[in-house]
This record gives sequence, structure tokens and C-alpha cells, in this order.
Amino acid sequence: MQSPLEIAGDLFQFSPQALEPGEDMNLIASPSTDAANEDRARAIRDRLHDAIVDHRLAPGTKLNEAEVGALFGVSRTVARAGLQMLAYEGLARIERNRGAFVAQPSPDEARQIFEARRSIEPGIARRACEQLTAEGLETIAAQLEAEAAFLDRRGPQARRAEIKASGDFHLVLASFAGNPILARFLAELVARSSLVIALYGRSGASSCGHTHHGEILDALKAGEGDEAAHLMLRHLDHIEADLDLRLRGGNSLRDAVAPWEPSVLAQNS
Amino acid sequence: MQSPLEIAGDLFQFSPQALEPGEDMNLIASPSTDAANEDRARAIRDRLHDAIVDHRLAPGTKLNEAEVGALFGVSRTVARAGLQMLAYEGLARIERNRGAFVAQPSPDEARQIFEARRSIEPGIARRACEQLTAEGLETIAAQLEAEAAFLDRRGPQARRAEIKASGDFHLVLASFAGNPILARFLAELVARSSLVIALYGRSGASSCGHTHHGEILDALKAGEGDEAAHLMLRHLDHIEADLDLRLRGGNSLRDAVAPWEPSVLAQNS
DNA sequence: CCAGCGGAGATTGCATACAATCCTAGCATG
DNA sequence: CATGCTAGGATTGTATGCAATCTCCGCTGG
Repeated sequence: MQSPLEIAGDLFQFSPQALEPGEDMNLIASPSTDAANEDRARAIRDRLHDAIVDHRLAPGTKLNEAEVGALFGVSRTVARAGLQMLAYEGLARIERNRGAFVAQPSPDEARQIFEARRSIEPGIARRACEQLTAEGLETIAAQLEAEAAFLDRRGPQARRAEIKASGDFHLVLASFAGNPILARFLAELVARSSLVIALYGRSGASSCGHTHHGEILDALKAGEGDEAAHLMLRHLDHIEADLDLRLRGGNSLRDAVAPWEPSVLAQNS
Repeated sequence: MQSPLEIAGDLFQFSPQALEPGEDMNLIASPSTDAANEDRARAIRDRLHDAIVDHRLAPGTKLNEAEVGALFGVSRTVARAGLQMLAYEGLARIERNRGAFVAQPSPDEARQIFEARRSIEPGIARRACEQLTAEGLETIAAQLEAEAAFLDRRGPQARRAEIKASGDFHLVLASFAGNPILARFLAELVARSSLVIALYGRSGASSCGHTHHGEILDALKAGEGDEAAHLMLRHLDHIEADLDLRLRGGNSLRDAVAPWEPSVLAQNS
């Protein structure tokens, strides 16, 4: 029997970007950076992050410390650190004495995620518009093309790549707003949105999303920040409207009885 | 020689809330929650978090794993996990093979922090206004009184408590906006703001801040969400205007030469 | 047939040990 | 005096071991 992790692990091996048309303009990524230089926990987090965002790891999947460690050739200590990072970003949930699982955002959480995006992303679009250079516009346009390239393809691989590219559009845009902190918040929200879509997505909203992205880019080109912000808001509304957030029968009883969302507000002492 | 950590540790001992007038309505806090129930890493994070926000731990302070572990009676493993949490929230910075330090936000980061707050906090105020109940208003009013109580006192202890209470006002308000995710973002920003004030704060802006808080509460009482949002924006502008963000001579050459802000955008793979 | 129980196996929580790296101080050398 | 070099100690990075907890499955008794 092959574990879900190994399946996702396979995809790690023959580099997924081999099938990505325009993978190299992915600015958010650390191109040749020393990112994985010698931070193995972060490398694990990055791989799992991508696997989750790509829907190669389904919500609820158990992330076994020993297994993760074995997959990446490190001890449980390092694997654990990577999993804790994921948990902090809301992509995984760690239950004491039970381990880590890919997060399963509740409908409520899903609404919160999109509300948060509506709160910050129009402002990001507006600011990006103000500070955007010619090359910045090119970068965004390139990202859009990469996205488009996947629309014409068939198969689950292309679908996954399309979802990721669609999210990356938002991240690339945010990277030009000149505020790394907001960009990080958005990165978290986009990643979690991917989980939400995996759980509650209905149609291929992505295609509509792509046209929206094109319109936003046009507004940016025209230097119309307010219009870009407005379009972004509409775009987010549209994505959320395409979700089916009715509480469907939970898979496990444990989850149904779980007291609340795992202590999101228990922040301060 | 007594280490900075021990000094802060002393304050841990004779519970600082002993001198807080209205400490028990601190809703963000987990009152009797099982928070520290059996998550010792989180407990450490909470204590250090408070110590940093209270300015008991100065920016740049070394956070030695062994020392932290000894202070809390746990092994380095657990201490390390707590420090990693702090790092993820931007309250600490971890350098490979060098360890953890209380973060020292650069002027640029400081601007980003306040820009981010301006991005999300007016919306929070507006939403809180919509959803606010009578008891919610009371809770906020109580927080405001607690804040006021510190204004009349002298001494560094009261000053610290005042700063913390001032931040808590924003957090309590956010807790009524019905979006734990945004509340968590804001909690991070408020905590980092405290660091910024420690580094670049000029006057006792807090007193002005308190009158602003009062005006915001009035707007909330009147149900005028837009006014509350506007006041919030002005309030944030005011706080930031009271900072001296001129690049003052860096303490250490190492920091001055440090390549960039430690990989905030190196998020995705 | 089903609820209750118990023990084996699996998995996590944590402490500790060792290796790798860094920092410091002292000495030598120009 | 300034610079370079080299132990030695201190600190972090990682693996591993053990105890605590959970999960699962078969058993018993009703």
C-alpha cells in the first residue's frame, strides 16, 4: 500500500516544473536563492506547501513525522519543525499526541479567509498599480500567460498547475505592492484558499478567474488603481460565490465533535 | 551578572497582572483556558511574547535556547519550538548557527507594519461596529478604563502596562469583528508595533492615543462604523507620525551589512 | 449481536547526546 | 600597533532513545 505522502513524494522527484511552461518567472519563488541552502525544515515546509496548494495532498491527510522525515532523508526533529511551520500558516493542524494533518478549513473559516482577502487585496492592487514599473507589468503579464497555457491542457496535472498559477498571479501582483508583510499575509490566505477550493470548489471557476486576471492587468496597465482594486474585489466575490459552503456531512465524527476551530484567538497570554 | 532574560524572568514570577487594574477582562487572553494546559512551547512563546510587548525584553536581546529552557524548566527542544513560534510572528529573528534574538524592525519594516495596519484595521473597526453587542461595548469600555488607570501612574512598570493595554485595546476591538484570521494578523502587527515603538518611539504618544481610543469607542457606541474606521485611520497615522524613523547609526556592523530583511518573501518554493 | 475491556503496536512529546559551527581570546608576526 | 592565526569554549543543528499517549483489534460477557 502506498501512502498519500509517497504519491505526493513521487511528484517531488521528477521536478514538476518540468511541465510548467513559464516556470522561471515565478518571482515569488526564490530563484537560485540559498533558500534551501541549508534550512532543511524550510525545504520540507516548501515542498509540502506546494503539494498542498497543488492539491496533491488532500485536506485531512495525515502527515506522519517519521514518514515525512524518511521522505526527505532527515530525522523526525527536522520533519517536525517543518510541520510546525505549516501549522502556523494554517495549512496543517497539529493535535496533541495525534500528529499533523493537512488542514480542512470549515465553511466558517473559508468565509473568513475570503473576507480577509477582500480586506487587504484591493489595497494591494491599488498600491501595486502606483509602484508598478514596466518590467513589473511584464512579469505579471508573463504570469498570466503561464496561467493561460494550462487552460488549454487536459488532465489533472494541468488542472493542478492551473490552480497554482492562478494563485501565483495574486502573489506576483502582491510582490509589487512594496509591502512584504502584507505579501506574506496574502500568501497565507492564497494557500488556504487553495484548500478551500479543494474542499468546496464547484466548477472550473478558474477559467472565469483567468479573464478576471486579464481585466485586472489591463487596469494596471492603464494606471487605474481604483479600477484595479474594484476588479479585484469583484474577482474575489466571484471566486467565493462559486463555492458550495453548505456544511456537508463531515467525514469523521471526531471532527464533528471537535470543540471549535483549534484556538486561533488564544494568542496572547 | 544577571542576564536580560533573568530580569524579564523575574517579572514572570510575581505575576505582573497583580498590578493590572482590570486584567481579568482581557478577552484576547485565554482566561482560565487550557491554553498552557499542556503545550509548554506555546506557554514559553506566550511569556516571551508578553515580555517583548511589555518592553521587558529589548530589541536585539539574545534568546539563548539553553537559558530559555532552564528558565521554564524544559529542555532545549521545547524552548526551541517556542522561539520558532516567535520568529514566525516576526517578534524574533533566528539566524542559522547563531540563534534567536528579539527582532529589531528596520525603519522600512516599521513603515510596512503601519501600512499593513492602515490596510486592515479600519475595516476591522467597521465590521466590529456592525456586530457589536451591548456587552461587547462594555468590554471595550472596560479595556479603555484599564488603559486610563495606567496613565495616572508613574514609573516604568506603569508605562509598560500602559503600552500593553494600549495595544490590547486594538486587539479587543478586533476580537469583535468576527474574523479570527484578521484578528491574528492584527495581533502580530500590534506586537511588532510595540517593538517599533521601543526602537523609534519619541514622546508619550500613548496619552494622545488614549483620547483617540475614547473617540473611537464613542463612534462605536453611536453605531457609526465609517466614522470609527476613519478615526482608526487617523489614530494610526498619529502613532506613526510620532516615530522617529530616521536611520540611526546601527548598533552593529553585522546588522548594517546584513543582506536583506531575513527572507520575508521567500515563501513559496 | 453488541457493548465493554485490555493489550500490542504505532506515534508523538520530550530529553539527551553528539557533531557542526561560531565566537573569543590569546599569541605570534609583520 | 595592527593583522592573521589557532585552540578552547560556547551555542546551535540534528539524530536518537525512552516514556506517555493514542489507535486498533480481538476477546469476553451479557
